[in-house]
Amino acid sequence: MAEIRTGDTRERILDAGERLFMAHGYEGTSMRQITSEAGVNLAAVNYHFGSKEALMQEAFRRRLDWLNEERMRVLDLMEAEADGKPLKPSQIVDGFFGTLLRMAGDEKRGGVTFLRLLGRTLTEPSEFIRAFLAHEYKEVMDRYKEALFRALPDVPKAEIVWRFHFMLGATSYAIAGTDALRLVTDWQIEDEDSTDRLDRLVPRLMSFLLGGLRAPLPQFSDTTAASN
Amino acid sequence: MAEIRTGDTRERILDAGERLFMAHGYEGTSMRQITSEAGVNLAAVNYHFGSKEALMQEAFRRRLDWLNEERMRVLDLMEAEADGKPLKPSQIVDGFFGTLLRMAGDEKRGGVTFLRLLGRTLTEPSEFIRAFLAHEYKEVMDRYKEALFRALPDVPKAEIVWRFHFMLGATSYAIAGTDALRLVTDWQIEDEDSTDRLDRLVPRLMSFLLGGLRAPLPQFSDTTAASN
DNA sequence: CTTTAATTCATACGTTCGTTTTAATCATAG
DNA sequence: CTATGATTAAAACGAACGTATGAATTAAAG
Repeated sequence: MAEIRTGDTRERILDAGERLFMAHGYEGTSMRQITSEAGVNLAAVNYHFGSKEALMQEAFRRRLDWLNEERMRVLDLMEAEADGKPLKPSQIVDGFFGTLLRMAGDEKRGGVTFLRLLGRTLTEPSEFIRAFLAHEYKEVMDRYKEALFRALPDVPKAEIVWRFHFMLGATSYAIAGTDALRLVTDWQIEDEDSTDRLDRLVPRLMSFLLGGLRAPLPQFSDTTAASN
Repeated sequence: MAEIRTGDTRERILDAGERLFMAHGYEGTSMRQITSEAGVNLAAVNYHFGSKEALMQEAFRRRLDWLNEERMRVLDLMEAEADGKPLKPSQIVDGFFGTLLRMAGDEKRGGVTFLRLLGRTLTEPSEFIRAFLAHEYKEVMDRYKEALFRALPDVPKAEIVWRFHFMLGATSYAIAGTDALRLVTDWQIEDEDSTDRLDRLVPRLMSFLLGGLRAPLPQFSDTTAASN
């Protein structure tokens, strides 16, 4: 005893929760759905995690910890190679968003299921989720933000922050909507099967993000200019 | 009798529902919260709308009907002036996304509250919401999609559809996140008060969207090319 | 006025929610 | 073996949910 007994009940619950939260949202998923799908007793969630909220947080933590460490690792590597010189915007965008998207192909890291969950949850109204994600994301966000400031010294910082914002939104949608938004818009991408789709999504999204990031600066109608 | 008695109870419920659905999501908002905030009896929602789902749909319809009619009107006008020639991409983007964003300044049309609700709901997991929005959006989507095809004849249609997709995501986030994503990312836009923020958001987002829309086409690693 | 339909109200229904409790089962150490 | 702690299981808890009912109230018509 006293050893960390990593029974598979925990993992089964996390897997079921991840998939159901992705499909129906946090409020729309009940503990009975989760435990039923996981094939475990109802009380198991509270025993292993303490509460439904704690389960949601743990479901994110086991994926985000790896993702953000990987993002840090990639950034460290690129900056070491750059030897003090600013990175290229394309490198930074790929380090942040490319690393995320490549998770989708790694079933061991949650695959597309987690990515869709993340995409949807970034607009999730629940207070505790937003607060949790803010804490989890703060460190890596600041690092990449700084890298972008150095890479684009002529672009006002406020503008860069906004465009990072926009890039997050486009990426979130691209992920969450791989089959959700198609329902909303009733679009159909012809000539592509589902295996192709993800491989092609990455370069498509990267082109779009970089185009937006490097777009000409906006002209405001009034006279006040944004500071740098 | 027999006249359409447009009492203010209906409107009070719609206003309260719009705000609460925006703040806490559909599943996270109860009928008791809504009726309490509206200052009406609990049974009033089922009397006036029939069900909670029907209330949600009506809350969207009263805003989306105007928005999509306005989008159609603007597109008709531009195409009439173009006299058969293709529109400029910037015109099309402004007609679709600019019209949406300008709603935020019109309190009579729901203002920022509705825009945030819409932004969040586009990723809402609930099936009936997505199905409803798909129906409401289909017509205007197809029109703008066609306009973009004509404006960008050299860009593969599949690419345009994806980029429309990305633009929707960026816009949705920009709206929903005007104070929600700031919590997630812990970013602070200095040097701007809240009245400025919205006025400047429009040109900022437009620059980004157009930069992404007109970005160089992605290079796929395999040989198969997307059709036109 | 009276009549009639529309609306509001208080209240209750049956269900489902997240959580807790208590007992049963399992695994391991001595 | 017995003893001990970890895990699973069945059952119940009170609270909150969306909805339905029937009476009270309001407003307009004749």
